[in-house]
Amino acid sequence: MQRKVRIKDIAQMAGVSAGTVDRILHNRGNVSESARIAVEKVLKKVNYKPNIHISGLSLKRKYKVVITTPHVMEGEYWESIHSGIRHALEEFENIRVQCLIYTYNQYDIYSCREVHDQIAQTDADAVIIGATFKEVTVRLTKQLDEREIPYVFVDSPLEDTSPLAFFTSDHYICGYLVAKLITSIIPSGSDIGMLQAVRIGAQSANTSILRKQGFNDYLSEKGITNSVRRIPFTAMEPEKFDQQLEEFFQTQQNIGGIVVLNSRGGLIADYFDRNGIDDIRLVCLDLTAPNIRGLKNGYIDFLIGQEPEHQGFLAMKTLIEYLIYRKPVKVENYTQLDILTKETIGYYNQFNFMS
Amino acid sequence: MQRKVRIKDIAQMAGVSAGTVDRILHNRGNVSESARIAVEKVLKKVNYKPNIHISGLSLKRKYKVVITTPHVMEGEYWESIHSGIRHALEEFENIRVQCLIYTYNQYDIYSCREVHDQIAQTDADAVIIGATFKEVTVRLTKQLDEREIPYVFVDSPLEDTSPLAFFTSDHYICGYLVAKLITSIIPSGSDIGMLQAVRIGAQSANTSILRKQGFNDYLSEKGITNSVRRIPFTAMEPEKFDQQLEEFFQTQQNIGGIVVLNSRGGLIADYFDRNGIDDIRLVCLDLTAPNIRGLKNGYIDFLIGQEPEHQGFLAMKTLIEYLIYRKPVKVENYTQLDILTKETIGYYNQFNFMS
DNA sequence: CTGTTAGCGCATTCAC
DNA sequence: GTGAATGCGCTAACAG
Repeated sequence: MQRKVRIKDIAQMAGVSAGTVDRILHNRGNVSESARIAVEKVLKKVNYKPNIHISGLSLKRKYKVVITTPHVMEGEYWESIHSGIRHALEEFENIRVQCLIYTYNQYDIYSCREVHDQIAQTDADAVIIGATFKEVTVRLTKQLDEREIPYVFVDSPLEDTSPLAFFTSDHYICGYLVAKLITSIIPSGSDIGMLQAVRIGAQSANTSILRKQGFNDYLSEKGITNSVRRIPFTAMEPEKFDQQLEEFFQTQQNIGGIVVLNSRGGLIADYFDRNGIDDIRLVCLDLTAPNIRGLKNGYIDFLIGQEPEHQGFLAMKTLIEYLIYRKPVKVENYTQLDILTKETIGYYNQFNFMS
Repeated sequence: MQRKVRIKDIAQMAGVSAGTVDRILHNRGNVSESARIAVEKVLKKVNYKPNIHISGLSLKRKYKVVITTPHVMEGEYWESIHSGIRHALEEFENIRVQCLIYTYNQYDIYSCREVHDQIAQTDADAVIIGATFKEVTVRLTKQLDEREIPYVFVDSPLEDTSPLAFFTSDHYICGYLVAKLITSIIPSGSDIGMLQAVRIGAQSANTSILRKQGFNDYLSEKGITNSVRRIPFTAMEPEKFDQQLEEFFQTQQNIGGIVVLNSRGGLIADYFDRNGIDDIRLVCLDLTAPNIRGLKNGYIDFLIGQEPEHQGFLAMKTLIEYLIYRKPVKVENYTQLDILTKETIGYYNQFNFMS
């Protein structure tokens, strides 16, 4: 392993001073053509990687990063993404980045549009987007494109946009996996219940559609014939849910397992808990507080984690490194799908990717 | 979020100079009682965390860390631990730590003893131990204890020792989980095969014993009556294995699934592949190259990962932070048990805990 | 015993 | 256009 190459080394090799190398590295102009050529030749030869922690020491520039996601509720999905972002900021404590957080009501398209309009006004250096409403978000990205502000997606990518990168799990495979798991643990011939969120005044999120496709594809690929029964769930009126579930189970007597392709599975686990139901298998998504409780109590059999903290962490880390030294960016980034059970949840560390 | 507190700030608050604070922080002596008290009072109040990347810049001291594990084979278990250690060193590129690596033959107790004797001679600042032979390792730790050289364990802890910390997965739960998984996917009433490594001239590793216990406990707790059939495997003569397997399947006609409580499951997957066997379920441990292949090809149904890279990474990171600024150490550290399937292995990133 | 200071690698700024 | 000088937080060596 060869000794690390520093700016000073490059300067020496190219026969110029350190200041000149720095100007070239940062495209700051005021450099003669001959110097540029000499330095670039050296840069091709050696693999220079600035030490970002130290560069931050002397860096005066402040970066402004805007973050927009649905409102953050404690113990729920989006909190993890924000948490990962915060951790990235801690890792780069020397870099001065100012975060502006704009959250919106994920069930209210007007709220989202309003917030996005504000963002379009700011002079951000970069934007992290957790998208819910397709058209509204596309509109935002168009405005950002025009002003050449880079943006990245967390949670899910969005078609017809040109982000710097996106950080997501493979939602299709997620649904596929859920199908595989539930069918491997329910009695053959029993029915499968599926919780389906009803969104008001907007198309349902793209993530759910992909998961649903993956789920159905697994069943048809494997020639599995258990029927799937919809369980309605009105996200805006959670208090109605108990009644909806009761009705469901009255009409459906052959349910062997239930899957939830959004993060609300804990509601069913809680219902099972209150009603002493322990003969129905349950596969859910996301490590929300209620889901973790349901898993620990034994009502949820498998819980799939999408590593949202990791998505947030990587998004911010990628942006910082890109902003500071134009580190080349990998566009498509898929996080792991964690399969958790009652036995393993105790060892799950949201920040296993850090300290 | 308040501004980060620096040494200079502490010095000012305590009415002394930065040099004095530094001396106190590093227990370097030459400090009056009154100064010490004043500074320690300030330290209690503020939450000082040195910036290790910068401290490394000016740190002249070189740390010598000895690493001892079984020989490292490409694509096998111990390589991951070493890989994690290397990654920690990259993260702390500014700290000058010299690694001395001593590996031994994990099937030869004399080789291990010989290597450990060499280690006992070195003037290491700390030691990372991947233990195989209990008595030999205990002997080493006694010598280290005497010379007050701190040591940490990776892969598994060891009784009757006093390490600074250990980094392991919960092997008991691992076995328990394997039992849960295999019994949930095999036909009821079928038998379970279990690969059992035969070690020459030494007690079998403690990890296997714990896993075995967990496995058996699950079966008895749940009142599961499938019988378990041993498959012998002579680690020193792998070429015999095909024949051993053939004999096994000739005498056993009712095998519904096989579990492997060590990392050699890939051997069975390969055997299945060569012989076109696809009606026997397989649950294995560790992300070795053969195991990953078996999972991708569909011969292994569930693969459990113990995150050895993470163990190595944390071990080195913990040591560095302890050596440099006596960062308080958490003694018991359990890594996650990853449940991987054909669908999720593609997204598994050994270094999901880092960049 | 204690305060002061050089220097680590880097980005920036100010004379030339 | 360019090199030299400065300062970031920290350690270590030195002068008091």
